[in-house]
Amino acid sequence: MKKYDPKSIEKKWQKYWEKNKTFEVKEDTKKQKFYSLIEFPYPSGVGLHVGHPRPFTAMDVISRKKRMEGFNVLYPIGFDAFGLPTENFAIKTGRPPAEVTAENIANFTRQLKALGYSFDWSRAVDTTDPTYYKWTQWIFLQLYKHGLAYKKNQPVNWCPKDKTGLANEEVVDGCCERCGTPVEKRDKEQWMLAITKYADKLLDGLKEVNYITPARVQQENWIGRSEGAVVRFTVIPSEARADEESLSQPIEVFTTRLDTIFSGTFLVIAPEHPLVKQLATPEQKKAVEKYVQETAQKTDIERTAEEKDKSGVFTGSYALNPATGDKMPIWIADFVLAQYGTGAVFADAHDERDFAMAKKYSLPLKVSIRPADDALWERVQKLEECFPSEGTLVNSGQFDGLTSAEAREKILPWLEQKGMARRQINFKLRDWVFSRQRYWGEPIPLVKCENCRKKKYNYILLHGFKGSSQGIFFPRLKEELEKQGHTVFAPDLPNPMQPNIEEQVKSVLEKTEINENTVIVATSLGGAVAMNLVEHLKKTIAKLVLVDCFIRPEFADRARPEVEQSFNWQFNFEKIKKNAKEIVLVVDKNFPVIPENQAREMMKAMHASAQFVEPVAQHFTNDGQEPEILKALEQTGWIPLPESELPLKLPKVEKYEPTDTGESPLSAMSDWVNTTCPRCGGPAKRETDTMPNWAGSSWYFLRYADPNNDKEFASMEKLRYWMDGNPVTPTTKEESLAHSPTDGQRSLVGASLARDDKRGGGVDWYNGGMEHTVLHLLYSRFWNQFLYDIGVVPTREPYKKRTSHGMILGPDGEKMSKSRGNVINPDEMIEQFGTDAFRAYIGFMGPFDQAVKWDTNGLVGVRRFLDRVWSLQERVIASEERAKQSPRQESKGEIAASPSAPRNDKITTLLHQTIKKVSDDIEAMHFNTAIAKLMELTNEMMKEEKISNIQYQILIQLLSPFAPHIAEELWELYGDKEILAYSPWPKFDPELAKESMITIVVQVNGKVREQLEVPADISEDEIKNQALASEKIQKWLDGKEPKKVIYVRGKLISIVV
RNA sequence: GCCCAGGUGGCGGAAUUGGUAUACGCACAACACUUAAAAUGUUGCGCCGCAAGGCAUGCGGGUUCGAGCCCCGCCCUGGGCACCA
Repeated sequence: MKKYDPKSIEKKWQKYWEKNKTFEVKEDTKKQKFYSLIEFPYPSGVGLHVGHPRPFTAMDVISRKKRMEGFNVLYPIGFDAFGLPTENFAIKTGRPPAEVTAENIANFTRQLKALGYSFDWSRAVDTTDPTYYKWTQWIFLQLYKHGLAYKKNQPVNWCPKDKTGLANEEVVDGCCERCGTPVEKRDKEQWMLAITKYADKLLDGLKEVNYITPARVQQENWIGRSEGAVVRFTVIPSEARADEESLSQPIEVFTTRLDTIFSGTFLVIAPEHPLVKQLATPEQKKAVEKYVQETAQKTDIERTAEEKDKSGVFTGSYALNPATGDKMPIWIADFVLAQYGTGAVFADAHDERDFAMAKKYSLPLKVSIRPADDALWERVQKLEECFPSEGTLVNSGQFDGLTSAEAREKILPWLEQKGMARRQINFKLRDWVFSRQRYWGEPIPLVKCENCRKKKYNYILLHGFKGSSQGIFFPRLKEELEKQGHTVFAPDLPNPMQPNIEEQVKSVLEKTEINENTVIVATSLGGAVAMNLVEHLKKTIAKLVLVDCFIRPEFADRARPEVEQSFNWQFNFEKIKKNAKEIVLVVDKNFPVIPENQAREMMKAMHASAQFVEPVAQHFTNDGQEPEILKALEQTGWIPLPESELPLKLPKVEKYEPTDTGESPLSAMSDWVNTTCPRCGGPAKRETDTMPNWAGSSWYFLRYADPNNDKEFASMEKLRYWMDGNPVTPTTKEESLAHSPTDGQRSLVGASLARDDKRGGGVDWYNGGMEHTVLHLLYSRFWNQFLYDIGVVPTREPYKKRTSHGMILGPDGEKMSKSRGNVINPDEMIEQFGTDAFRAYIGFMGPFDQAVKWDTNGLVGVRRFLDRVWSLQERVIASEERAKQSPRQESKGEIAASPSAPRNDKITTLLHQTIKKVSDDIEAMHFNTAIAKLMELTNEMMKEEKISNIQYQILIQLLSPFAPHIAEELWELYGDKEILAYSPWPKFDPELAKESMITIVVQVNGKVREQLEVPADISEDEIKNQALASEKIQKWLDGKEPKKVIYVRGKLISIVV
C-alpha cells in the first residue's frame, strides 16, 4: 500500500474530470434533471476566501449525490463581475476594468478547479461579457416596452463618497451599505423599475416555493403588505386660507385600524404632503414653513433619532371626522412618512406616536377601545396610558361591543356607503432605482431624441360597443392631446348598439386620411375596428394602442350576441404587425370580463408590448382622465435601441472617475453619447447611466440553461428542460416513486422528492447567503415573473427551494477581515492538508446554517480520518478471495446480505445505518453528522481484522461527495470499472440495518437503574419480567409493589412505585 | 420596540423530535511503539464523591411515569426590520 498523497491524487483526478468532460451535461429528456445553484461569485482581486467554499462545497456534495442517484445534474458556475470594487481598482491603477476582470476570473477559476467542484465549466458565464450583457440589455428593453421602466426626477439616496445613487435596499442605517458614508438626498433623474406593480405577485409566489423560513419571512416583511382602508377627511372651509379651491378635495388617510376611527381626534400629515401649503392659515404660515424647512434639512438618521420626542406644527386648518363629525385640527409632523400610504394619518389615543404627540402639544384625545383588563382600562380612560392593542369598542355608536376585528369589517361598509372610505391594500415595497452614475455596468440601451419627443401625430380614437366619441375618457384625452399640439379625430361609429365592424371601418376610412403619422387608440370592441382597419392598410401607421381589447367575443360573465355577430373574428396578425410600427396593449389587470389570456395571445401574435395596469374606473370607463393611458401615449423622447443594435457595448474611456456633477464617466465620451435616433434618424443622445450590480445577477440562472445562444437569452426548449423538466407533483408516495430516475434507488429518491419538490418549477435547489435574501432574491424573482408574464420563461417562480449557509468566522470568532489579520487562505489549507480534507472539514465544522469559527485543529482531525480510510486498504480481503465472495452481478444490497457478510455482522448493520444516515443528512444539509457517522463506521472497520471489498466500496461511495478525489482513487483500486462519480448510490436495506441485540433501559421513578441486553424481537411480557426480576431493580423497588410499568418498544421500561 | 434563529463538557458540536444527555471531532492525560521526538495505536476524559450515590442542557415555575425537546414567565447572544399608520 502506497502512502496517502493527496497532492498527486487530487491533481490526477481534476485532470481526468476536465479531460473527460465528466461533469458537462446535455439536455436528456430520458433522465430527470436536477438543477443545483450557488450564488456566482464576484471575482475580486484578492481571490477566493475561505467563506466561498462553504456554499460551493455544500451544493457540490448534493450535486454529486444526486448524480449517483441517477439525476441529470446541472451544477453551473459563473462570475458576477460588474461593480464598484473593480471600478475603484481601475480608478486607482488606471487599468481598464475589463482587463482586471479577466485576470481575476482566471485566478478564481484556478482556485475553484483546485477545490474539485463538479461544475459544468463549459457553461460558465461572465456578466461583463458583451454576449451576456446583450441579453441583460434586452430584458431591460422588454421591461421598458411594457411600461415597467420609467425615468423619474426624485430624491434619491446619494453616496457622496462613491458618487452614485443607491437603491433603498443599499442604504443601511442611513449609510451607504458599501462604504458606510452617511447617505444624502439628491434630486436626480433616475431610471426606475416598477417592482411595486409586482408586489402582490411576489408575495403570492412565496406560497408556492420552499424557502427556509427566515428567507420567506424577510421577503414578506420587505414587501410589507397591509390590509386596511383609505378614509376621507373633509377639510372645513375657512375664509382665512388663500387657496380655498384646491381644498375641495378631502385629505385621504390610510389606516389598518379602522376600529379606532371613533377616537380619531386630530389629523397629522407629512411635511412633504402636497397640501401642506394650502392648509396653512395666514397665522400659521410662518411656523409651518419653518418646520417644513427644518425637516427637509435633516437626514433620515436625524429624523429617526428623535423617535420618542415627537415634533410638529399646527396648520391652522380643521377637518371633519367622518364617523363622529368631530372637528379635528390638522397638524404636520415628521414622524408621518410621505412615501407610505397617503402621507397622512388620523391620530388617536390608540397609537403610541399619536399619544406622545397629543401629550406634548395638549391635543384632544378620547378612547374607544376597551382592554379586557379593568385596571388597565381605568388608566387608559384617564389618559395615563396608551392602549395600542385590540379590544372591545366603546363610545362608537352602533358598533359598541364589537371586537376590533369585527368592527373593522362593519365600519368599512358603513363609511363606504357614505362615500367616505374604500378598502385598500398597501405595500412597503418601493420601486427600484435602476440607474448608476458609473462606468463599470451595463449601458442602458436607450437614446434621447428631441425630435421624436416633439413630434406631432394624428390621433384617431375608436370607441367600443354601445359607446360614443363623447363617452368615457375620450373627451378629456382629446382635449389633452390637442393641447399638446396633436390633431385628434374621434368619430362616432355607426350603429354602436348593433355594430358591424366592417361598416365601422369603412366609415372611419371615409372620414379621415391615414398615414405614417397616425396613432390609433381603440378601446374595447373598438380594438376589432382598429385591427381590421390596420390589417387592410397599404401603408404603415406610427402606433396602435389597444385599451382593454379582445380578439374573440368570449366573456367571462355572459354572452353578448351583438358583439359576436358584429364581425367574423378573423384577424391576420402578421399584417397588423407589419402595418403598425408599434403596438401597445393597455390592460385593466382586474377586469374579470375579458380573460387575461386574450391579452397574452395578442402580445405573442403581434409582438405587442402590454401594460397591465389599474385604471381609475374598471375597463377604463372613467369619464375624466385615465392617467395610465396618458402615460402610454406620453412622448418622453426615450427611444429604445432596436434588438439588432444590441449589445450596446461599453466604450473605452480615459478616466473612470465619476464626475462631481453626478454624471457617469460615459457622459464625457461625446463620440459615444452623440448618435442618431433609431426611430427618426435625427440626432440623439445616449443614456449615460449604467445598470446596477443587481441586473446581471437577476437572470443568470436562466442563461446557464443555454449559455451560448446568440438568438435568444435562452431557448424555451432548454429552459423547459432545466427549469421545468419532467415536472413532478407527487400527491402520494406511490406516485412520487414512479418518477424515480433509475430502478433500485426508489426509496431514497422518492422520499426526497416527496419532501422537497412539492410545487411549481424552477431551479431545484438554490443556496446562498442570508445577505441576499431580500434584494437579490426579490429582484431575480421579479425579473423571472416578468419574463414569465411575457411568455419567454416556463415557470412563474425561478427557485423551487432556497437554503442559506452560515458565515465562517476567523479563529478568534470575529468576522474575517484583513485588518483583523484573522483571514484563512484556502490555498494554504489545501497545500497543507489536501482538498479532500479541506472539503470534508468544511462539512464537518458545524451546522451548515450557523456561523462557525474556523479551527485548523479540526481540519487536522478530518485529515486523520481520511488517513484511516486510506489505511483500511490493508484490511480489505484479497482479490481472489473477493472474487469468490462477491460476484459482480449482484447488487450491492444483496452482496452485503450474502454469506460473506453474515446477517449479524456488526459492520453490515452499521454500514446500512450509515447509508441511511448519510443519505438523509445530505438532503437535510446536516453534513457534520453525516461525516461523524462515516467516522464512526471507519473506526469500527479499523477494529476488524478483515472487511469485505463490497463493504469498503460502499464506504468509499458514501464518502465520495465530500472527498471525491481520494474516493475516485480508491474506487479505481477496489471499485467497479466505471467512474465513481456516476456509480449508483448505495441502497439502504432496513432489514440489514436492524440490530439483533438491543439495550433496554430500566427506569425506577424516572431514574435509570439498569440496562438489559436482550434480543431485538423480545416480547413485552418477557422484557417486563426480566426487568422486574433484575437484582438491581429489586433493590430499588425495596419490596414495594410497582404502581405502573410502562414499556416503550425497543427503548426502555419505566417503573413507578 | 417588533419579527426570526439560538443558549448543552475545557472547545466545535450530537441527541431518531417526549424515552440511556454529552455521538463525532478537537484539546488534555496515561500507556504502547521509538535511543529520542514526530507520526500512529490503545485507554481515560461533564461536575461533586473513596464509594454507594447525588447533581448537571441560560434562569424560575408547570405538564408528564419520563422534559435539552412541550406550556407559562424571565435573562442573555446572533441576525433582520425599524416612526410603515
